[in-house]
Amino acid sequence: METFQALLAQNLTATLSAAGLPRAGDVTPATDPRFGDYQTNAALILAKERGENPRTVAKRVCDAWVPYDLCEPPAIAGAGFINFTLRAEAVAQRIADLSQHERLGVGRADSPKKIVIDFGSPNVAKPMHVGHIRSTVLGDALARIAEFLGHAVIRDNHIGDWGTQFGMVIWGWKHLLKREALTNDPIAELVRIYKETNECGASDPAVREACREELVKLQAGDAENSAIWQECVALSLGEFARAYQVLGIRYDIQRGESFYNDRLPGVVERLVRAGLAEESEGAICIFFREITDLVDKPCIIRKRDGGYNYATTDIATVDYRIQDLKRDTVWIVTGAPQQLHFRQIFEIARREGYTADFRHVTHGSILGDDRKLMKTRSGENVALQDVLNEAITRARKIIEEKNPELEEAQKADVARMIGIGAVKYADLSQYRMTDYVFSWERMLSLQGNTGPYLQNAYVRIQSIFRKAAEGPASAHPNAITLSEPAELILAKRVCQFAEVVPTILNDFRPNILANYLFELANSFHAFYETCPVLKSDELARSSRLALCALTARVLQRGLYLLGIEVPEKM
RNA sequence: GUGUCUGUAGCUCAACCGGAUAGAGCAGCUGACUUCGGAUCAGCAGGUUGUGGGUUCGAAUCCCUCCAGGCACGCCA
Repeated sequence: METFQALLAQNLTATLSAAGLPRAGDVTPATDPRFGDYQTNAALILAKERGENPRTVAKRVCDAWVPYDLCEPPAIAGAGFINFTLRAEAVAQRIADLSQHERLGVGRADSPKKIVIDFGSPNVAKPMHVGHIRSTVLGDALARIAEFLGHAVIRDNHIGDWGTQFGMVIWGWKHLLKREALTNDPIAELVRIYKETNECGASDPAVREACREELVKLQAGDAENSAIWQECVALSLGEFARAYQVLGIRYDIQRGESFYNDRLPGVVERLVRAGLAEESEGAICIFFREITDLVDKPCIIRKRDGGYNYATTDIATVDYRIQDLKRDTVWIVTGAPQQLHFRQIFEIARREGYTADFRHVTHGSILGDDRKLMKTRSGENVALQDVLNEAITRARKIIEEKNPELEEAQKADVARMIGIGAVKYADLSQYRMTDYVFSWERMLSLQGNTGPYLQNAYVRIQSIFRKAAEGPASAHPNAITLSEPAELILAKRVCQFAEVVPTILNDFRPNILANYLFELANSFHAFYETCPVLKSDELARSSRLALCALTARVLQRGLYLLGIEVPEKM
């Protein structure tokens, strides 16, 4: 099923050809309802190329326009824009078609990619905190959207399960660990022993030395230390899984940094042999001498002491993803601070001959009221678990207030959908690169561009169907009539879903979808005000029921693509 | 210092990789309820898009200067 936009673009191309003009411009949604539904700047571009008057060219195009039943005859406006207005009958027919269409008109990608998406990446022996929300929620949404568009997606959690901090964790484990505390709250206990070890080390060089020795033993494969490390990993994975359960996040694989350990020597050896890496000040480095702004920013792949670092691991990760996972596309979703690092990694991959499409999908930070990185009053990271719990608690309180008669059994579930949905929507509705200020009041507000507002639009539709004798499926989609302005606007909005979804991945911007869904919900509410459904005569009633059913499906599917659930009641 | 990202209404943010008179939401003001769930809708008001140049039919968007802020920049990840 082609979108209106695509059909108009095809007709435009045919028209230009008929008018003896080359292909130019494109068809985009109108910037303002006054200008109809779609517009093209083709005449402006052609006029510029040929040194002619834009409006004259526009007239030539409009005169050659092959009329068909999709839209009214095109109109010339402004400097030389050509505007298209859809005919209500065409929209009605499309609504009928979409009612039967499982994918709501969304096409599949022409050339499906094999993508690995790296997102989330929490660290072992540390609690997940607010900072993990963006990567996790954004990565998950991108995965859902890519899958829906027909790409083959592997979701990989690149867990930080290896590194120098384990020297301290192991020393602390051996000297400070309280088993009971570990059972009650594993991560809290791991954090405690890490911190206390750190303090011991600050005042006692012997402790620092002991920690180094523990690390060396771990790296050498010492049985006891490996067992401790493994237990730490297992405990952390359990905690992560609990958070992912609440968040509705799933991974296909979780390849921590340690997974690549035994590949690191080979990586360095290979790069040196290929002449890509060289020794410098005792370390093995890769230089970027021909890249102006990287000349003084080499990438170290083996430290002077012989140890490997995260760059080495990430190069090994590239190998694994391309060669073992057979991916042709790699998306890494992390914060902006790592841009330089991944620029280097991708450049190295290119030099090694990899042709895959590597993308570093960066994002901004979550700020507190003071516009600085969100922290607790004591200056610590805000635990993710606390945020999620509070979101659910606050949602619950609102439900008690607004809808106390909701069945007790449903309240917990609905509170989770609303609370978590609010947190996710607040994140995804904004451009990923900009920092944003975290605010419970705003995200959980029932008005405005929020998760709960969108969920409410869905709930209201479901409520209509509960009142109607017939279910959503029994609406008669063949008799769609769009006579009221509000229902025509809503119908056109519904049709745009298929145009919006594919554009999200152009620049990894789920906020485009979020904004669309907000407008859809808004259009629905306006329709709801002026267009009675159940009280209308039979013709309008069945038509409007079909439109409601379709709107609900788009809302549900759209929110699903953002990782947000919809309740039936709230 | 080098690089990078950001700067848009009082506040929080959009603007579909050059389009028409820069849009929403909060907050403020004015209206609409014995409702299909008002958890809503209709409207008013709010702007020199940080500054100054440039490119062209046309710039929040592209280029340059400067200002302010965040982040990164050889042995942490």
